[in-house]
Amino acid sequence: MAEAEQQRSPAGQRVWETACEMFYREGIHSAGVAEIAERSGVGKPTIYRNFASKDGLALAYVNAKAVSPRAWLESARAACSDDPPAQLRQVIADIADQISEPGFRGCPLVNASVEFPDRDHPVRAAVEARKAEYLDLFTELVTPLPVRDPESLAYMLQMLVEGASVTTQIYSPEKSAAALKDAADRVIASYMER
Amino acid sequence: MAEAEQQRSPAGQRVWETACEMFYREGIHSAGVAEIAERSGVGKPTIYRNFASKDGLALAYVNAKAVSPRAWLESARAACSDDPPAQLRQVIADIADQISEPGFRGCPLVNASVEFPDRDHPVRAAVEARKAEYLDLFTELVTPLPVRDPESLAYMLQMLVEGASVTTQIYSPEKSAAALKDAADRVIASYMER
DNA sequence: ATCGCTGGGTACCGATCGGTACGCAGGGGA
DNA sequence: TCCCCTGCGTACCGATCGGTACCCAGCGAT
Repeated sequence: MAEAEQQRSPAGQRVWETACEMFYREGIHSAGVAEIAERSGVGKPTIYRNFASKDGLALAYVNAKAVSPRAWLESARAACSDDPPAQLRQVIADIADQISEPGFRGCPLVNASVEFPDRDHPVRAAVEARKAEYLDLFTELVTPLPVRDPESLAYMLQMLVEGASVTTQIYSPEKSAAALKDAADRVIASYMER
Repeated sequence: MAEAEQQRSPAGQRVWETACEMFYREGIHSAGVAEIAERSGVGKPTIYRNFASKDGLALAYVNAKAVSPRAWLESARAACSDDPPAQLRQVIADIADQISEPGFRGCPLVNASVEFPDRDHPVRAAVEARKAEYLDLFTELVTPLPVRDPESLAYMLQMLVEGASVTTQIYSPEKSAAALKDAADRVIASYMER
C-alpha cells in the first residue's frame, strides 16, 4: 500500500489525499472534481496544475494503491525467515486483517477495473499491470514450497484473496477473513500432500 | 439468470434488452439514457413510461440478472439425482463454463455494488438480497454432504466463485475456470475427510 | 517603491447528464 | 365523419460534469 510519492505543492498534496479517500469511498466516477477541490480547500485549477486530468488523477490513485510486492515479501521473510509456509500464511493473515478493517470497500484496483470496462483505457491497463505484480508476489511465496505446480497454487490463492475481498462487502467481513485463512490452509495442505 | 418478466410495451421490451446489455458491457453509470433510447430506436420518454427512473431501470436489471437459485438447484438435482457431491460439482462446473464465455465481464451484481457504494441505495440493497439467495443455494447444496460445518464450506465456495469471477476479468478466463474447479474439489475433499 | 514571477482562486465555458412538457399520428366507437 | 384516447417522438429543461481563461496576492531582487 506504499504510495509512489512525487513532488507536489502543499495544496496539491491535500488534493491527492482527498482524492484518494473519495475515490475509494465513493468510486472514481462518482467523485466530482469540484467536490474534491472543495473538500481539499482549494480551487479546481489547483487540481489541474498538479494532475493532467481527472483520468490522470485516477491513474495516480490506482498506481499508488497497488500493493508493493517487494516490500511485502521482504517483511514476510523478515517475520518468518527460513519458513516458507509460515511466510505464506503470514501474508494471507495480513490480508485477512486488512479486509476486516472498518471502511474496507474492496480492492481499489478491482473496483477501478469495474468502473473502467474499456481494456484500452490507461487506468484499466494500470490495474492489470499492478495486479500482475500481485500474482507474482504469490508465485514467489509459493515457489519455495515442495509442491508440484506452484503457479496453479499461486493463482488459486490470488483467487481466494479476491473472493474474500468481494464477499467482505456483500456478506460479512468476519466470515470472509476467517474463510480466507481456512480455505488457504486447506488448499495449501492439499497441494503439499500431492 | 431467469429474468423476472413483467408486462411491457414492445418498445419498452426493446429498451429493456438494450439497457441490460449496455449496463453489463459499459457499466450502469456509463450507460446514458439517451444512448439507451437511441440504440433501442425509441425516444427517451418511452423509457420513462416503462420505468420510473434510471435507478428503477437499474434496479430491474439487478433483480433480473440475479441467479434463480431454486431453478438451478432443481436442474442440478435432476442431472445428478441422489448424488449430492456430484450436484455440487455440477453447479461449480456450470459456473466455470459461464465465466469462460467470451464477453464475460464479472458478476453483474458485484459490478453494480461497486458502482453503488451507498448501502442505503435500493440497487445496493437489491444486490445484497439477491446475493444472500446465492449463498443459500450453496448452503442447500452442501447440507446433504457429510461434513461438520456445512455453512463454512458453503461460504468458502461462494468466495471461490466470486474470486474466479473477478480474476477472470483481470487475468485469464481459462486459468480462472480451471482453478475454480480445482480449488473447489480440494476444499470439498478437505471438508469431507475431517 | 517597483518590477516580474510564482501559485493561488473566481467565474465561466461547452458538453452531457437525467428527466419532462407538449404535440402529433393512428385506431376503435358512435 | 367526428371524437377521444392511447402511445409515441421532438425539443427542451435545469443541474452538473470536466476543464479553462483570467485575475490577483505575495514574494525576492533591483
